[in-house]
Amino acid sequence: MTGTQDRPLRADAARNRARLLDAATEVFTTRGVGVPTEEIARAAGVGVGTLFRHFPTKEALLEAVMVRRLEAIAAGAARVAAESAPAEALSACFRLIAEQSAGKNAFAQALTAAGVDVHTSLRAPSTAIRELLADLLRRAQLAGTARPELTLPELLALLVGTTTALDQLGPDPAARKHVLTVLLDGLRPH
Amino acid sequence: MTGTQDRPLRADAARNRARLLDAATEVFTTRGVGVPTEEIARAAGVGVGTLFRHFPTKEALLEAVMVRRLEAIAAGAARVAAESAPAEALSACFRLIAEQSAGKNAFAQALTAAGVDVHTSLRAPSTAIRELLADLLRRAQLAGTARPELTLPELLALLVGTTTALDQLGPDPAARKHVLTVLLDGLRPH
DNA sequence: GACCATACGGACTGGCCACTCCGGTTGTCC
DNA sequence: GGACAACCGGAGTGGCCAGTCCGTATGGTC
Repeated sequence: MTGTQDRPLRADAARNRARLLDAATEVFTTRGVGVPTEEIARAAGVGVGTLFRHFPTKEALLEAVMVRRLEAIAAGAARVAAESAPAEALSACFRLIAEQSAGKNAFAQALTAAGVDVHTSLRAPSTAIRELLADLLRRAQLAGTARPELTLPELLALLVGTTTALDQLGPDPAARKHVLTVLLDGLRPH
Repeated sequence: MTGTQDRPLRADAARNRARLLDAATEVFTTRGVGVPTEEIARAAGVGVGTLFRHFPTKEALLEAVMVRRLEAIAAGAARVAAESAPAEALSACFRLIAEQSAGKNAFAQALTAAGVDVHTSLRAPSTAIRELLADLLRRAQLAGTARPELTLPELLALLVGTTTALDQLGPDPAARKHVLTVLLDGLRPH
């Protein structure tokens, strides 16, 4: 869909595309989604024309950034899930995803708010995460380490909420740990 | 600061001001902060000129809406705090504030993102809430109903996070209850 | 090293939106 | 009920920003 492998892409083109993606990730996360596209182009050392050739729309750029993020998170979560003891896998993943999503919340909000609901390209990685969590939740509930009444949508909402809470806090590790502890303990039964 | 009581305000002017505030609250909450000012004026049955005479800036309007919200929340929270048993007051307030703030999160984000950090007029009601919560937290910790290591900033972050989580969810009361339970139980010791 | 497709840069355009301005209206006070 | 100030409406203005266009540069291939 993104045309990444239609035809090999010339060397400089590929380089610029990567730079744009990196710059966009950086700028969007630190300064919000409202920044003019020109700023991103400049940060990437590229003209706006180049930006819009690679990403037909600002929204498309946002989407590409999100996809990369989500894929990375999904991969990391899958790895952690595989490595953890079944009873702890949910907690471990929850923690990982919450930490990794720092500052990326605004993206999702901007995307869902400004466009049609989550675009097709986002669907794949996000359902991957969703399915992983659904699985982990089910197992944790069977193992008795998660509240039995909790549903997947609720878990996801809590995840987003946690991200927001962490964003609210500074980088102080103690505070972040406390907040995460509240959430992770809250997920456990009674 | 807002010039509400400098001089008595003519009857129609006062009426329009109130209508604008109501319309803005409604429109901002349901359709986001991005809506053109003209929409708000129309929703209030008023011209844009009138809007900008009462609120010199879109941001000022947003601010006024926030102030009203915060004051209402602060008042409600104070009442609930006074009526509840000391051990339960924190939970009760937490729940109340989280529920009442539904959808209003975006405001605060827009304000802090787009302007200088929280404006002077917001400071009063928001510190009122902050102080109330600080007090309740301290008491709950003494009573052993809140984790002793929790600090005020962490509690506030959790509050914002909870609001986000609730916004994420639909209006389904069961789901909202589950999410709140996770949080409230998480706040308790061990 | 020459040729051509592919890619680049950035001035330019069109639309949107916050905010202004002024001729008309309406409340208020005597 | 008349006179004056306070207030209203909404067309108009300026600035900002996403997205286009075309003359120029550059990588790939023979």
